[in-house]
Amino acid sequence: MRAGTGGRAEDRDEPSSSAGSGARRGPRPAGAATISRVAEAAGVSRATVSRVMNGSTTVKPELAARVRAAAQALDYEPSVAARSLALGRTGTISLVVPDLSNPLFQGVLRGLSQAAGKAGRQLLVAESNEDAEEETILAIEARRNSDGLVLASPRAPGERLRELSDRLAPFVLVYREVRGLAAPSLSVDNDAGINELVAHLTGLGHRHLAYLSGPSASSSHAARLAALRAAAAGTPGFTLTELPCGSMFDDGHATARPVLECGASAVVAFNDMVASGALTGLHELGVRVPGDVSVTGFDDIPFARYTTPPLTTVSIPKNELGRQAWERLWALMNGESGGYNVRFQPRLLIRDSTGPAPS
Amino acid sequence: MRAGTGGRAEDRDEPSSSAGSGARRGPRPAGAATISRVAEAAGVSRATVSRVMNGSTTVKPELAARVRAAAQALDYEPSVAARSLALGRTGTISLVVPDLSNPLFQGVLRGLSQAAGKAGRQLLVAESNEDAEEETILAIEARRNSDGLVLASPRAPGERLRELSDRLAPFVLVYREVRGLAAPSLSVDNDAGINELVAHLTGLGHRHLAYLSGPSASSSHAARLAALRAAAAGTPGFTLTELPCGSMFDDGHATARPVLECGASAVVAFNDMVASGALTGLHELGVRVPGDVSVTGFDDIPFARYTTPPLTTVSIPKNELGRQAWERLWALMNGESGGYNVRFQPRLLIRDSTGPAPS
DNA sequence: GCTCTGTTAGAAACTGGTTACTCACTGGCC
DNA sequence: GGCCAGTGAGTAACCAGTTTCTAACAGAGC
Repeated sequence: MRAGTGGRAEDRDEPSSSAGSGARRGPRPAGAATISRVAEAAGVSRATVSRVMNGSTTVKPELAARVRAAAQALDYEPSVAARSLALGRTGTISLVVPDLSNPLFQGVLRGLSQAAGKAGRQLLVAESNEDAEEETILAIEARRNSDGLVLASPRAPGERLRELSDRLAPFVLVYREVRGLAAPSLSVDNDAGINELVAHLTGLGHRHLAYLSGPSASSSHAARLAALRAAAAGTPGFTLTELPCGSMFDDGHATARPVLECGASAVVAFNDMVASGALTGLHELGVRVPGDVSVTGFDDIPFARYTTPPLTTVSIPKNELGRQAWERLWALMNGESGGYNVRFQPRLLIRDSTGPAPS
Repeated sequence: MRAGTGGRAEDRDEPSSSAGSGARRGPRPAGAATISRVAEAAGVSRATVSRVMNGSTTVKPELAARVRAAAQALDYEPSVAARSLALGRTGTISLVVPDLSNPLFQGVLRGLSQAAGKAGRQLLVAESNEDAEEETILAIEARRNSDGLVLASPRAPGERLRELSDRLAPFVLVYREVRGLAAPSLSVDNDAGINELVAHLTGLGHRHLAYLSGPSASSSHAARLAALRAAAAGTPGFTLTELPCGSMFDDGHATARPVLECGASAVVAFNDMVASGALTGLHELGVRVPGDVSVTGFDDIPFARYTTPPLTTVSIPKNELGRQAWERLWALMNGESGGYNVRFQPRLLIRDSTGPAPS
């Protein structure tokens, strides 16, 4: 019923009977037991059922047992919506990211999902498709459906985030720092990462670097580029060539030829995906890595270890960002301070895609 | 505070003032406007405000405007919880997967997220950590917090799923088919994929295949292995060696030596991650791919195009699965049938990791 | 001018829980 | 035996919306 990407679908046996389960008449899930029904069945008041279900100790064991039995018999499950309304909280937090296919955000998602899960919280996820406006709209929407928000918003203007700060609180920002924002942020020290990378490459004798630029709206790209320029300016006899590229495999792949043409002996790619693409592209052009050209990435995505050759890159603690985001958010939700902004120090991972500059 | 994976964290300036935003006294978000307050401000009843907010046409334009103005002035946003309770639905659906770091599930997540997002629905995500018991517990929990469920549950026994079917409905199953289950399932025709792969390899002259086994509890692994055995049994002079392996890069990497030792001329890996790992491992052992050994994967993860050499694999429409899961679920939520089970036909992608068998 | 009909908006019931307050009953102590 | 404290459970008020039912009112038709 629409142009499928891949397979022609092949029909099969119909799933048996009651899949739809009614759901037509009225909102309630048909026969679902309510607290009133359980109370009636156990011959107690709703209050008592509520107390038993929430483990209050002020109910006589015998009565509690009767209530539990009734609940069991009726397959009673408290309504999440009613509970949320009465308690004023949902038991859910949300995460908004620009792109779910980016390993960077997958890492945070994973770390956050596990930390929140351990605390018995549900996780709402929304993807903003790299759109600055959508980032904020989705953030508001997601926040309304939950008790707190973790926001990865590389595109939205800082001013806008400050405006929205009240409506989004409690929330924590990841992979970004915004001056004067009333929320803790967890970010990565791009400067330090770039500097380590540059030191490593100059140590190997490289004097001409090509930077494969990330998306111009990306705050990470901006930070990395600035650091590179500063490094270049501070090193006599050092050339930096900036090549427009992107953030995906294909972008890197397509930029292999410009790299070759610009004569750089080392490539600093915006991220690992671009670096991998470049690696493949260079390979196809018969360029040896690291013999002819060294290549570095950024982020240390899981695949970086398995490129050929394995990629020298800057590792950032993606899962840890997710975990810490949870802890910060949890603190905020309890009215505590959320703590200071944190900039994670990345770590240079030297693998086989970098080597001495050809003489 | 805890052993960080990567970076020593470096303190920075404290986020300004009101991050915590109170939240201490009582459940309600302090000053948040309610429908009553808006009604009062506009000098109308709550019913009228509700009607205006939901776009009912039975309100005089002039009154509607007054209500809208009041809502605007008070920054009114309807309480999601109250709305859920009154309407009997949450506007949210959920997805449960065994492993968020697996590209297979990331694909479904992405497709589902986009489709649900387009329909204005929120998406709840939970990860079961490959644990059969947790798969079902999380599924129930997630379902209770939403209006419908998409479940990827490769481990949970079919019997258990049938038992739970009532509590989980409406739901759709992905990457798996369970006989007699009252829910539509979207799966992949592993048989067909394996057969295409085998035909391709035998066409290239290969007669001895090594299968790098997936996790024994995985239903995909079971299906693929069965198909391979059937193919082997049906082809005279054909040898199939089954090597224990796993589902991750490292598993494949570690199995490179056994592959070499078993003398097979072609490797069929459980999935692309294993295949990539094997590729790297073989490369390290000085084995040429595809000169000495051909290697194939399964799934066509984004990275498969960028291994060296690019990986011959079986492509399955991961995002499409997510999109279709949404459509099926949507139908079910509207009391419609949800349709037939569907098995997607995978597509063989011949790239450079397979070649003629060495003579 | 009166009745009938249609439109608009309000009153009140309802969604399913939680919890502050109250009260009945029990037992200890004087 | 009466008073008091403590305990266990019920009553009823909330949480913030939606929706059915009803009533007021205006305009049309006779």
